[in-house]
Amino acid sequence: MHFELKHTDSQSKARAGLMYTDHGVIETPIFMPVGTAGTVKTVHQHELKDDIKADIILGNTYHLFLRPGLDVLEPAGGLHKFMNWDMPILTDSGGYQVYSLSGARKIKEEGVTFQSHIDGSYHFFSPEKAIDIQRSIGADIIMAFDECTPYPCDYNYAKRSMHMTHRWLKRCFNQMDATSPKYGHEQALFPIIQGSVYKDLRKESAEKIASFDAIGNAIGGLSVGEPDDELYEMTDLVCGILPTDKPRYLMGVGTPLNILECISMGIDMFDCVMPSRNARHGMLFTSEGIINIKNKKWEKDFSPLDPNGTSYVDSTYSKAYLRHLMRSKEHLGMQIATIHNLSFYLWLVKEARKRILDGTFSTWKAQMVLKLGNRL
RNA sequence: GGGGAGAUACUCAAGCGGCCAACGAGGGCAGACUGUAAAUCUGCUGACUACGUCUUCGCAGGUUCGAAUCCUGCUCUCCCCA
Repeated sequence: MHFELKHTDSQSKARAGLMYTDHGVIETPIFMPVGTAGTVKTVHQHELKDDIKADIILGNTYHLFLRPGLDVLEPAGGLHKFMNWDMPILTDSGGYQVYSLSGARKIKEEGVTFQSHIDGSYHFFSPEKAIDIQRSIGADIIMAFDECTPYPCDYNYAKRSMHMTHRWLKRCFNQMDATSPKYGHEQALFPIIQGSVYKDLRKESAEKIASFDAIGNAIGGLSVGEPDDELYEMTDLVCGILPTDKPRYLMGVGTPLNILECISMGIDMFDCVMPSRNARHGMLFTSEGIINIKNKKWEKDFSPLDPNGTSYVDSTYSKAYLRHLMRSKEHLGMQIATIHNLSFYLWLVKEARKRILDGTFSTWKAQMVLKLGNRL
């Protein structure tokens, strides 16, 4: 796998590139829908590909390990075949669960013991084990096992945690060297920068991560509740340190606004549950702003979901109809909303790429920022 | 015709002398959600000239310092026997 930087914007640090994987080429900047348990919730694989136009999706090591488990995924031929998705997949290592399941895990130097949220059983994840599991899942891009620290985070804790994540990273690369892909396609390991919201820690971590000369690099530990200013400050800081010829993945970000800002700082890859989860909860990101489709104001609004939308659902269904479906808890409502939101996110990053390439990114971005802040 | 049970806010349904503007659920209205323990969670939901006042528990009287709660009559609903 390799990355080709095609163009860098003249007025910002936004980049357009190409990422080559054994399951296809990804045009960057890109947004990657989250499909934790081997499915982007509520949508079919063909909808992901043909309607949403996703180029790559995420899976989660922790969730897939617990269920269906490797004794199913290995004979299935890996996650691609199991879920019948022949395009690129990236798996998170379980590092986010160290944060999100903080009440059900114990961290030690050797690794993390999780208590399953499904049946209460205990499972030990070491950096080596996280690599082994991701070898069995078979994603094209796999992530280093890290600790995603919470916000706010005490400086000394953030520092110790970051150093442990660095030591874990070395072990992850060693395990990569000691093992090989199981399904005939290449797997790239991305290391993750930590350091909470502390500039000196972020600088140190970015330099450390860059020294591994990995195929791509990730920024973790952000979008965990910190103000946008800090998200941007940390992102900008590490982008100044990371190599320009490698893709940069900002993990877990974010709102459409966050994504535009971070593209302009030089981020190439994003993922976030927001468009899919919030869709299931009735929040729609549209070309004119954010709407809560469950609100009474849409009761008799028979206009298209998004008059400027690029997905077929935008012109096929009205706001009033989707409001009815969501209020009635009909599955189709969540499916339509998910297709809409993810299509919007994919449209946003693809349009950004187009604008970067034709030199109109900055003016376009300024216009979009105005619209995306709207609450309709 | 006889006997029994019951009528509580938009709906269902607790409450059976003061701690009741009235549990709970649904519904309604709004909000949250950022590498998914999330089809989830939170708040509000009698009226107001609101840290207080006013009108509510089928209807009309009564007992009591005080009633959704006790008594009497009426209206209606359901069940059983003829």
